[in-house]
Amino acid sequence: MSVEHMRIVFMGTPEYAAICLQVLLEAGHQVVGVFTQPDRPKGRGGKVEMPLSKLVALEHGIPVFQPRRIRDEGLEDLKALKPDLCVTAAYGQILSQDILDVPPLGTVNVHASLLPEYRGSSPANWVIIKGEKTTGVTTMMTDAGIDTGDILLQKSLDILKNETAGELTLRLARLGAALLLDTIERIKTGTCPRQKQDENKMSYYPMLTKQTGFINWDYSAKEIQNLILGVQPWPGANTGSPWGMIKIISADVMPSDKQALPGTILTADTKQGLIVQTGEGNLLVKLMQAPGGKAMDSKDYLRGHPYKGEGSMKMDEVNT
RNA sequence: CGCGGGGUAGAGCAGUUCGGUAGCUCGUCGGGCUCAUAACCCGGAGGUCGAGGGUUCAAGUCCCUCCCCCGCAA
Repeated sequence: MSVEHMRIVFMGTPEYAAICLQVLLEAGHQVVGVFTQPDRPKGRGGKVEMPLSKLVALEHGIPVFQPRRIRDEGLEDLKALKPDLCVTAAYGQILSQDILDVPPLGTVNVHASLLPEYRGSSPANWVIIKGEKTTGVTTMMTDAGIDTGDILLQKSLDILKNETAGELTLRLARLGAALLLDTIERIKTGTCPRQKQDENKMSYYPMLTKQTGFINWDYSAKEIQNLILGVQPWPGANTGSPWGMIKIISADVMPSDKQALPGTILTADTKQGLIVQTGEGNLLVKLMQAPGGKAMDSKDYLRGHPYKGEGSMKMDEVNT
């Protein structure tokens, strides 16, 4: 079976997936169909936007399928495409066994972590939140569980200092795409290693929510900094403050000379910026953003919003 | 037509309710004080108030249209 003759169906949704799809196409693989999430209203004004993977597919004239639930409405379409192999990358839907049974060569998933650690839908965010130094990508045979299938190939990647989850995701996508090509090549020649996951070493992390980004000032300054980097670009690290709900985009860890209650505002002036006591160490807020405003240096923000008196970042917390 | 905030000097903001000399905190430039300074004092430059049109003796402010930025919700 040559590359040209292998019929591949791709399933993926956001940029991470679109990069994999793009690389697959540039390598000359025959992608006969793309499954992606339905177009949904996005942004203000409720304008509908198409997933990036759909955009790439349309540019190459590939048929696009957008079932709400592929396991309810997608089986016949998938069968009709007669795929030899399915490839998934951040599709956002769980595949049922009858879907997995369609392609004779199976379904390969490109997961953005070193499995069995960091199973789940947002691994690039969680490795940063957890302060890991290294992560990577894994290609695996998809089975009915969530990221539980047999591992094919892996490649590791060092996490850069001050790297955000968004930046890391892009690097992992490019690395994963290359690994995917390698994996497909080896499947074709029957030389692909295949190994069960060690369940004793597995870890699972849930999908991010708005709540994930709320800063708990009892944590250490380092942990909070990791959170800030790990929840970008979405949902962003938010906290209450004397000025209302604000988003913190970047911050530095500072040693603390004196202990105050976590969340206490130690300094808020236009010379040093905003410095907050945490559970361990202080956090110097660099870039921040108030509702309706643009991201700006905390020193700039304080120029127009002078701070008076005692205060804590635990004020005005949203109670939902 | 999902809800909402915003665009005023290089930066961040006030002023708009109720039209009447363009303000504040910084920065910047010059001078002073100081062993010295991110401190303090004095002085200066820098603005078609997002764009266009309308009302008016007079518009940052009121009316209409448009452009751009952002938060929420999805």
